[in-house]
Amino acid sequence: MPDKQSKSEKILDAAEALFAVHGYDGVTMRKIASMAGVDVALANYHFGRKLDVFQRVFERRSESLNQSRLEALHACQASADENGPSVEQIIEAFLRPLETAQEASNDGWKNYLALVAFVNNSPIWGKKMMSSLFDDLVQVYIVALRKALPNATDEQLYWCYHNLSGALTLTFAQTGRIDKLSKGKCRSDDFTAAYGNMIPFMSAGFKQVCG
Amino acid sequence: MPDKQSKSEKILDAAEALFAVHGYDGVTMRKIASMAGVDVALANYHFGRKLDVFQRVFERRSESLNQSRLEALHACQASADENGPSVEQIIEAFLRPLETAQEASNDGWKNYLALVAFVNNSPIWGKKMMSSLFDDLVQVYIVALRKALPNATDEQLYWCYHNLSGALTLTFAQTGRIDKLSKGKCRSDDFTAAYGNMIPFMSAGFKQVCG
DNA sequence: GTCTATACCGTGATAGAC
DNA sequence: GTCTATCACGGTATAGAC
Repeated sequence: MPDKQSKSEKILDAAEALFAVHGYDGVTMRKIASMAGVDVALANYHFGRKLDVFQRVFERRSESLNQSRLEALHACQASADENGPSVEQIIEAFLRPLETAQEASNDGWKNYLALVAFVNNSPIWGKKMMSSLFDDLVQVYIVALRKALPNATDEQLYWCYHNLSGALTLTFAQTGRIDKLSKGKCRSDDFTAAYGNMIPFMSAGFKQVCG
Repeated sequence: MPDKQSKSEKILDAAEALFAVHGYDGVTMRKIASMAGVDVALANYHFGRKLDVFQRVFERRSESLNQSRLEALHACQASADENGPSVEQIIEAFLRPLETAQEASNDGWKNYLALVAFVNNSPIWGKKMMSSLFDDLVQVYIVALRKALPNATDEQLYWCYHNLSGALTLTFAQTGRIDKLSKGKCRSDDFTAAYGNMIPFMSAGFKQVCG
């Protein structure tokens, strides 16, 4: 085969790119197949219905992502004293693997995270799909944050996480709005700036509300 | 006519509710018409194409919303000393009119703001539609924040606003995810808690990054 | 097992008749 | 204002090639 990629991987990559931009209903099996350079029926053969393709794409990168975020947390916990890592260190561990993923030269991770933005903000998909793949990881981080913020109530921690999640997924979405609003001073694809501001911003927010 | 509402208002209300949940592509003119209890062609007759219906719905409430947010800013500026209002006061003026709208007994505003969440996070619609209706208002608030945070660079102000915007629109989306994540301790529709935490959280974030 | 071609049948947007 | 026809598109099943 001339390409390294198998056809079924091409189908998932195409689906990922299209779902990221157009959401579930804005994509057709025919467009996915066309972008992947394969016949319409092949996606169906490999992955079943359109809904199965969607879920398969959403799940494909989640394990490796959760893995690296868990490792980042363990690393900062290992180097901390008996009080555990600071809020900043925890937030940084939570966010840096995402910055790294978005900065990869390949567009796959960028597309995937834009899809996460779509799912997270969807009244249809948000609750079910985000929870099933990411809640376990988030709970581990909440435990770490509770230790760093001993006066916090659970309610405060979850609402603070909600704020972080919204800001983060808007960053994933890469809409270009900040480019326009700032008249070019900021760019949606400037991840260094996005995360460089997000980490101190979110840390201060958690400490203010939960302090 | 038995109902107070005109048919064309019913069409816009139905479209608003459906677009809020399903996004642009997840909604059909037939479903809008069916929910409004009118014939398919009537929506077309009143508002033109589906795209026009979408834009019409998005614009319908924007002016009154911008108006009340502008008034809230002017009110807190009027009661401030010559240094102008604090960051907290500005953020509060920006957010409280939204809380009030979401708390209205009628679902119209809730649906509208969920639609804003969809648009804000969409790579397709976000840049163009959010900018055309809301950037003028945001710039007025940025000016006020710049005065309250004289050491801030423009880049910092815009990235902080980006964080606020993401958290806010996730709150609009009403996905129910926080209900599940918190095992019922927090609820997506508990606006008092959402804004009560958001205002100090965001104020601290702005001050940390721009201080 | 992998893949293509094609067919089926429902649904959708929209224009034009009334 | 309303009803209906048109015509394109979409999900998916099937037949069979390689």
